[in-house]
Amino acid sequence: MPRACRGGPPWLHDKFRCGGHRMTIPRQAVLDVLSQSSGHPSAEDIFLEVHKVYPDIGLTTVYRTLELLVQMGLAFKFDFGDGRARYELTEGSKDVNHHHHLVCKNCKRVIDYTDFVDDEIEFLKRAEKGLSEKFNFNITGHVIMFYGICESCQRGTKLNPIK
Amino acid sequence: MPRACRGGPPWLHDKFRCGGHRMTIPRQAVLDVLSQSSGHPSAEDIFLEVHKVYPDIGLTTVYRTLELLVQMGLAFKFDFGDGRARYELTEGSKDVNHHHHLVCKNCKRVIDYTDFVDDEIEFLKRAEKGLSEKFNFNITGHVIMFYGICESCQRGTKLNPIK
DNA sequence: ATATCTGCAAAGACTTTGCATGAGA
DNA sequence: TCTCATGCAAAGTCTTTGCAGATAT
Repeated sequence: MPRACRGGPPWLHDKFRCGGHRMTIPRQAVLDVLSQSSGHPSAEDIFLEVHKVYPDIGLTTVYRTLELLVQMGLAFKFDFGDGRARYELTEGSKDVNHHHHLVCKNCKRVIDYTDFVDDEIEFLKRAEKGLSEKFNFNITGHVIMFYGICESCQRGTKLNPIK
Repeated sequence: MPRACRGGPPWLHDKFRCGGHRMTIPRQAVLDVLSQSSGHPSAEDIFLEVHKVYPDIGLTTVYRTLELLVQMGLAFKFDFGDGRARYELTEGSKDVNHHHHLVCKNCKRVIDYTDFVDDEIEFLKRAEKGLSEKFNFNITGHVIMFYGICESCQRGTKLNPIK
């Protein structure tokens, strides 16, 4: 049974301990990659990065760690429509914090943006409050994404699908 | 090569023809199910429904039709985090039109809501305009989702995961 | 000391593809 | 008639699971 969990500072070891989880090399490695990364790595991206330093860490463990992070609320899991899940630390990754995504439907490239946040916060605050009350929903997060065609795909459509 | 496509009324046959596509029984059947449905059916949900009336229509065709609809902009494809894609007509399905989703992270049930739309439209309009200009992105759509724990899962957590 | 974690291999789930047959215009 | 669409089976991807050995505390 997980031991009692005090709030404490947000050090990751602590956060892990709080759920009765252990901080191990593989988990540390995944966290390192995730916090170095400023993009939206997939499980395999992370695995490959981890693999450079710790060739013995398996993809399975990466998946398991990511699931754990998402469950603990330390990471977000996104689907940008390219068939694989992508991950991002909840906060503190690189420098950018609260941001949203602009996804090209053609090449699947993703732009992070931090603009219009004030505007957005206003709207979100009202919406979250209203929805919580109306549906008795305990709201813990949100996703805002815009879809469209990016600049380079507008020029030569279908030229550069990343996939 | 697809023939020239005039705008025309939004009848689905026409829309299909516009891309050089044919309107067939299977496609009609998928559209029927989709427009009857007020939920967020997966490809298999749709297949099962179609199958009741046309037992010979295969799952593959359903997938292919759905892809086509998404491509033509007649349907949205969503990922609510339960491992399968879910589909919804862009407009006209049942009654509800512009709406967004409230997803329970535990049981994965989805509530559609149409509240706060005015508020939202304001924010979206500004954001879309700003983002288009800043990133030279041709924005065609957006997704807004709220996550949390639904009423019944708050009472007896983990009791009723739908999966 | 012992409950948790890990890696490997295998299984699982959803989705896509190849190809010969069938159907719309 | 001729191109496009369909169904089946097989393949493909990403992700999860089972289990014996390794590890954190």
